[in-house]
Amino acid sequence: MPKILDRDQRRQELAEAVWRVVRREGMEHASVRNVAKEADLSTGSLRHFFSTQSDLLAFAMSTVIDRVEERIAGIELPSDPLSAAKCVLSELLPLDAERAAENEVWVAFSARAMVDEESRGLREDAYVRLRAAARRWVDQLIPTAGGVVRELESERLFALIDGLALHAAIHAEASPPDLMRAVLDHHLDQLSEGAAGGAEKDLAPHAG
Amino acid sequence: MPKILDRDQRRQELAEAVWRVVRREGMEHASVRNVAKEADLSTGSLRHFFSTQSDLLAFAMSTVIDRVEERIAGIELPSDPLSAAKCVLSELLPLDAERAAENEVWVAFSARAMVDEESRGLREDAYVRLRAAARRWVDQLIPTAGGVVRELESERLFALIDGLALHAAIHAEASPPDLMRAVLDHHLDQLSEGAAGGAEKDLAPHAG
DNA sequence: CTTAAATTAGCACAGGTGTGATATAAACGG
DNA sequence: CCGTTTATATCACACCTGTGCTAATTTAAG
Repeated sequence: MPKILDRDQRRQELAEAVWRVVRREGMEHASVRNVAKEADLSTGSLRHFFSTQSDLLAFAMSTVIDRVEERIAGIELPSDPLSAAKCVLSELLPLDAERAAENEVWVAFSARAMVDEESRGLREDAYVRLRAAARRWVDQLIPTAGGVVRELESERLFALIDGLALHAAIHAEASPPDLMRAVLDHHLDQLSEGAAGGAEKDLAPHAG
Repeated sequence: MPKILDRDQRRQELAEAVWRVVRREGMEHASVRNVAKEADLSTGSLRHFFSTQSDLLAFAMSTVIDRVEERIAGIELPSDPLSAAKCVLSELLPLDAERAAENEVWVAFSARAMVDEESRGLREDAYVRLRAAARRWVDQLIPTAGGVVRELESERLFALIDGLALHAAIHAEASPPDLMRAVLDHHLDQLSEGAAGGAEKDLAPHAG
């Protein structure tokens, strides 16, 4: 019984070792040997838990997705959609040290996914889910708007969030948490404000 | 006299070889040997033009910046600021094959810059310039707004553009040029629309 | 205790890496 | 024509890489 739990726990520890190496020395130093050394293990031993490097890194990558999802799932939503959207979506921004670490690691993995087949699937999946989430919040915030507008706005929201997160990972000093949060809040405010007067711009001919 | 021109031309050719390798096989295969082979040269010969790999890649990276800047410099601006902004800023989006290639290569280099000291300086520089450009266009479009608002809006515009470009590089099928352009245009429209009624939102205490 | 499974460690192979050193061919200036 | 700089090519060194294979050690079960 504790066998597979031990194994899973070991795999989790290895994933954390990957995180540490990635954050300290960058993704390209996350070699099998380096990660093994970080976890005080031999390479052969590591290979008993992850038979290939891609497996190891893909698992470590999936870890960051899990963490973000768990964190978001644990939030109790405010009743009004605008506050709820701010609450949830700001969870995707690196506003504190923990989220900054996740973000750093995610960006590093995301870069690797340009090249590694196994990571690419995970990244694609995450992006599809993020895009869908953006779409849902837009639908909540401007339900009366036309479909084209909602499509446009969800793409805009999605790109904005990823752009903010990317900038924070690249140039943390230039992207203070206050500013990022203010930008996101402002965007969502404007989005929901425009719901009343902005609908006629696309489809609805008469109403507000 | 044609000596240094030949040398520069050769370096340019090498940079193009780097581009091809990066686009075809990814950044991590842009080794000295691979690039040399791509350019039909020996590694020793390549090292006569670039004494180190970082030099080579940094030069290739600076090439994409140069190209974008030249392209933008060649645009004749419409007279009204809104059209001009759309014109110039859409030049940063991968709307056609040429710009998509530049964008791909830029994202790849940008990822490498996480790890390579020599590339990092270039990336930082490019980002500072882009941020400044975003700021200038925001100042043009909403000159009457408060400084805090303009700061916020330029950060928002900057993040939006980078987010769109990143998504296009990652998931080209999900980011058709029409949509990206529509998002950017919509954003700029809304930005300049809000100039009249949006000013009081920041500084004036009574209104709204 | 015994037996089998799980875990750890160590070694080796084949290949790719950046880069240094050296030698040959070409181009150019005197 | 000669010499000097430039371009190109070749070879080698030291290192790091993923991964396969094998032996030793620990752990758990019967």
